[in-house]
Amino acid sequence: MTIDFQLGRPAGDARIVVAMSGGVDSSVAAALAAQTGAEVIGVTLQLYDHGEAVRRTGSCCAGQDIYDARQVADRLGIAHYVLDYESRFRNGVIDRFVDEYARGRTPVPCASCNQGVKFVDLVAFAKELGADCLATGHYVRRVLSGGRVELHKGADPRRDQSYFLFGTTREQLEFLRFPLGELPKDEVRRIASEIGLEVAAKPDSQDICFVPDGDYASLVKRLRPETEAPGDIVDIDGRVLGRHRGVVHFTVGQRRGIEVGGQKEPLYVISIDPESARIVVGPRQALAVEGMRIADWNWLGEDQREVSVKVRSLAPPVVASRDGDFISFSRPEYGVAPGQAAVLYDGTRLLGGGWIAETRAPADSKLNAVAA
RNA sequence: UGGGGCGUCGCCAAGUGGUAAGGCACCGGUUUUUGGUACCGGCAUUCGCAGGUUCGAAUCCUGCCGCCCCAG
Repeated sequence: MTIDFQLGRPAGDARIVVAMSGGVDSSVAAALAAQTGAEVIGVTLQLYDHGEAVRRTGSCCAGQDIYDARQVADRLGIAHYVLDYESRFRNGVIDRFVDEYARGRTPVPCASCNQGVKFVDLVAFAKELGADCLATGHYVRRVLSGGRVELHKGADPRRDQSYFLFGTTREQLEFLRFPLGELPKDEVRRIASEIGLEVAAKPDSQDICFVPDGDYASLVKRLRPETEAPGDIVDIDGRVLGRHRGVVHFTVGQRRGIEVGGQKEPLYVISIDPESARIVVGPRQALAVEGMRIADWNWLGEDQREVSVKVRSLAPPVVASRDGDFISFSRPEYGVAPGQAAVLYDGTRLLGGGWIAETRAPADSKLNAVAA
């Protein structure tokens, strides 16, 4: 297995920096880079408290993972640096994460991490090292087309991570390489075990990397105590159905955890008002959204009117049309939360994306909800 | 303390003699490098309590307790 890193000069003269999280994917990316014959430098970011995350599996960038990355680098015979990016990660990712919850929004920390720490700070560092490129283990493809660089979905549709990379700029993309983009996940694991990497069978990372055991609420509460102020749970007509233990426990589209029973059909969180600590709930029909306003765009492709758009990393994109900052779905979408990313595609090509600022319900949604 | 009605899982609720539906909530799991969704599974040996009738009762009878409504 040899991957073309498109280095623009003989591999023997080139230098590749690889972002190594300590997981299987970036380890294989490093191995593939090493196979080119170029000089490879592995870099691992220490991003957050390495005390409480040491034993955790399925995390990244702390404790055990840093150790794993070091083991892999040793095995591959490449240089390896660990960079302390904790304060940058705290400012760029964690603070923003908790602020968003305090505003009743639903953040995507993986996207802000890529957008900031990984692709700004790490790219800069790699350039300082005189590298020809920075390679990562993301499942996306970088495609050169007519002298222009494009970002495409990963070939393995179940692993595609382009949603989290919508904020990548053209300049960053010029410098980035994604050696796993054409590979299915099992192939990556196969390669890992073939070359004897200890991490070959390591579980995939999941959940939010800096939140131990998925309990992000306690982190948010610690940094933004106002998010645990109790408040009313009201229906779409304002009737009080119950009380809750803080807006931090809710996100738009959420069903479980509302703890209001005796209903004909399940209740979902329709909206969150952090000022009054009110959670508005309603039937699924009330969750319908016909469009959304996007802020802070990043564009890689050209402007297009008819697009497909992802409002979450899983689930296929949906057909929509764009008019300025407003995107209209061809059919109602459910569970679209402000704070999430909206990512536009033309086929497999990522055109651009931005953050969901607000959503708009169909004019008749309330009537439907009441009738239901 | 005259009349009427009702008490079945945390909530709503079906079942009026044949051996406790369903929904909501909750719990667990699956899926997943965000949250959420979705999907699968679990969840009343027991029907306000105590007796009685019956081969057999949540269902019939008696008493008690509790709640609601209408009267006064």
